[in-house]
Amino acid sequence: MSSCSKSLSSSSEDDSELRRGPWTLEEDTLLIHYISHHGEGKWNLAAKSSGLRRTGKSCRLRWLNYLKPDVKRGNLTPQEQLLILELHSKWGNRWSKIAQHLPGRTDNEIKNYWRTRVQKQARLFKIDTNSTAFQEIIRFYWMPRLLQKIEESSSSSGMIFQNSAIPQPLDTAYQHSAAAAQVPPGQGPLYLSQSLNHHEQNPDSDQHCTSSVNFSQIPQLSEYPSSGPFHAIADNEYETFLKGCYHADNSNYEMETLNLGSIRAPGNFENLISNSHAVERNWVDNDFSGGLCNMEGLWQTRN
DNA sequence: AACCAATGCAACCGCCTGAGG
DNA sequence: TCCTCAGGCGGTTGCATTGGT
Repeated sequence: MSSCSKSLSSSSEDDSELRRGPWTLEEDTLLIHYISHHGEGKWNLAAKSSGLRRTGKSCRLRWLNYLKPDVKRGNLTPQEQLLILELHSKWGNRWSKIAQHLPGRTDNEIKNYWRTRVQKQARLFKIDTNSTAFQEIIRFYWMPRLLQKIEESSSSSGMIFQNSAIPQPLDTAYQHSAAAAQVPPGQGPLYLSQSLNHHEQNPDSDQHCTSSVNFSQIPQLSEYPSSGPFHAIADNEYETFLKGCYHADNSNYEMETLNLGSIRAPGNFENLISNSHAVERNWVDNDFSGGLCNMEGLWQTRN
């Protein structure tokens, strides 16, 4: 028995003191046993009646994030990552709402994924995750790469988008997936564009998406290599893409310009590249299992 | 082998909301 | 209408693990 659980059971005089910190096996067992007999809810009552010296909140959190039978463990699949990126673009940090669309995943897990993986990329570029620039990078480079991953895995397994994480009715992320999977040669951007336009016109979207990207300038999905998210993008393509982004409709970026001087102007693109190089130089291929789509690969093609 | 930094994740904190008295 | 409290949520922290030197 751990020292924690020992102290839990031996100090009857400290019953009024609440325990904190990591849960012990004994505590987990108590909580599971209680919920199996009384069901979820009434967490304060559960905390007292079960003999746990924990707050009701703590019990609830432990159950929902760890003990609940349908909690999924392990790395997020590309499908799940794609869904998170998509839903976050719609709803922002509404983790619990996003989690509702990923069966078995908790809001805490999704929140951790966003903070540790996605925000890391933003830090690399010294841009805000809420900025339009970063959203565009996710939408037009990260997500297509995830789509390709999904496509590759589905074609190798003979299964197409049957992951349980894909909700019904079709979400926009799923439409992206479907569009990518069925895209005829040379039609990638068109299909993607149609899908995205549908999203932008979706009245259910809490957050209006104003994309100023010139879709005709986006590299086609079929041109993405299997060796990494951004290796295939030719030296001038991302710059061209950015020009499309930032010149097509400058009004959308006026606010951003204040904070993102280095990335605003295509002419300063090298600054961004050198900044990112200073932070990290190692490109780790196929890092999607860990959730990380390292954009450094894009810059490495240039050197 | 030892040390240090980075990372990932479980757990806590504080605020907000809604129900019930 | 006001007050209290439980539950829910997003943000933050702390620590164990991992990787690099």
